[in-house]
Amino acid sequence: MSAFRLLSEPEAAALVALGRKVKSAEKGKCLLALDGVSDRTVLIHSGWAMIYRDLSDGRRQIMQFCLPGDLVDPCSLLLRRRDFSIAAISPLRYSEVTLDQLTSIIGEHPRLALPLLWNEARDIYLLRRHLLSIGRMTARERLSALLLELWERLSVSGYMTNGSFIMHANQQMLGDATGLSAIHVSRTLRKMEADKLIRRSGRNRISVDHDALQKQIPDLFAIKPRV
Amino acid sequence: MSAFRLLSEPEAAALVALGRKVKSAEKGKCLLALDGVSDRTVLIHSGWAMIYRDLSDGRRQIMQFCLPGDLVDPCSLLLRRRDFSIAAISPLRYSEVTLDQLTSIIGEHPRLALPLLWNEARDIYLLRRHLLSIGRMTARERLSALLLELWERLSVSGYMTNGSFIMHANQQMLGDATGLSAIHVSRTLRKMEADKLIRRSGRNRISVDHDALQKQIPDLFAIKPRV
DNA sequence: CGTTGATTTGATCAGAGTCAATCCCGGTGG
DNA sequence: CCACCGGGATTGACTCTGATCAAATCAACG
Repeated sequence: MSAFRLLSEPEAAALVALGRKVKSAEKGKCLLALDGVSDRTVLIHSGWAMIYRDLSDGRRQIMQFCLPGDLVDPCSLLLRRRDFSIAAISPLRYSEVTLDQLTSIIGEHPRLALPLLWNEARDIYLLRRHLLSIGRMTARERLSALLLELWERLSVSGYMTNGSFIMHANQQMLGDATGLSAIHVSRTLRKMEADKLIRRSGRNRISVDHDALQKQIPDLFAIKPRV
Repeated sequence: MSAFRLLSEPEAAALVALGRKVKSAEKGKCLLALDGVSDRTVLIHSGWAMIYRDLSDGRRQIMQFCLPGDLVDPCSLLLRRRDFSIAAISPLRYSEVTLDQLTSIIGEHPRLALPLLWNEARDIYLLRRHLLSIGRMTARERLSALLLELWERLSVSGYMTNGSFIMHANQQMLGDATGLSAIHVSRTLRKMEADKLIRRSGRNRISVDHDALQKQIPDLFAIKPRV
């Protein structure tokens, strides 16, 4: 949505129209289930959701957290079946976006393809970064990377109030996202707090020391759009 | 490319033209380095390449293997910097595709956006599957999943000769792809061979028992395009 | 207060990593 | 034809990160 400036009046209006029919969901509700026909995706208005995949033996992998403004992987609509589920992890306002809506919008306003593609590029970038994190990093590095990612994404959309934000994921979810057990997440966060990398207050407000976290991780750098 | 049938004569010709200027590379050569300006990507003609990311302390994560016919993540051209490197892991024939080429092709033949997007959707699907594998699976499951993926991708493009294919990745690379150490890869493959899940012959020919491997993994299913 | 769910802590265990030595095989040169 | 090389693969011994299990706190809430 950072490309909003570059759009004409009717183009912007068309994008906004995608979010006309607002639905809401309780924390924990599944918005779109695995295996359904892949004919619609989700645009997040407020609250957090997650894209995840359950295995039959109870293991779960969270692929990404969906934050306000995110339009979940529209390209996946080109596949027959959905290979992931989406569930709310906080009270949520969202709208459903169908493949038909997207194709007709792009038919009328071809330039709108650009922000959509940029959205897609960013998703892939985040997925690759996530892969690096899970595949080759230690517990502390993984959690640092995740907190940094959330920090970066939330701050561009104005959800950070002086260095802190509300963490809607509990430790089980942080574990399922980073490939760790909830218990190990607890231990690691505790140590990170002792080392003054993060500070927690209230039930789920967390403030992170961005520079210190960055130093935990070799090489990580942030994304920038081309224009 | 499976959508080739649906394209008109000139459309197909335009796609083919992307691969006009063929380059070749020795095994091990880096085609595109991390951090370069992200203005071109790679179309693989023959041989294997890999998309990976190195950390300064020597750790490496392979994000995906690029097989013949693959056009590496065109969406990434919309970002300023490349966040990954591409290197040949076998003798390679390929061509470079620039953002300008892609935009002009789509300008002239808008319908070509569809196969490109489908390509993108498949990449993301594979990335998510990879994430699930690395995040929540055991060593044996991860290797099974990787071998199955290669099996599936190579067989649609005709690189499987009665159940076997040439594995261009060595065990170090298999480890870097699955988040394991090369040594543990060796041990695990050895056990899998003892259990008749795979069989190796020559230096790098491998034949896999697809159904047996599938049974190693809970829930994995394969992708299908919508049309 | 009692209940419920999340977090924390301790004790123990195991899967995978590390280090070092050896093996295997294909390629090379004599 | 054979000895020699060298990189990858294998094996063994040991270590360590993170998983598991169980119990104890803690916080929010009716």
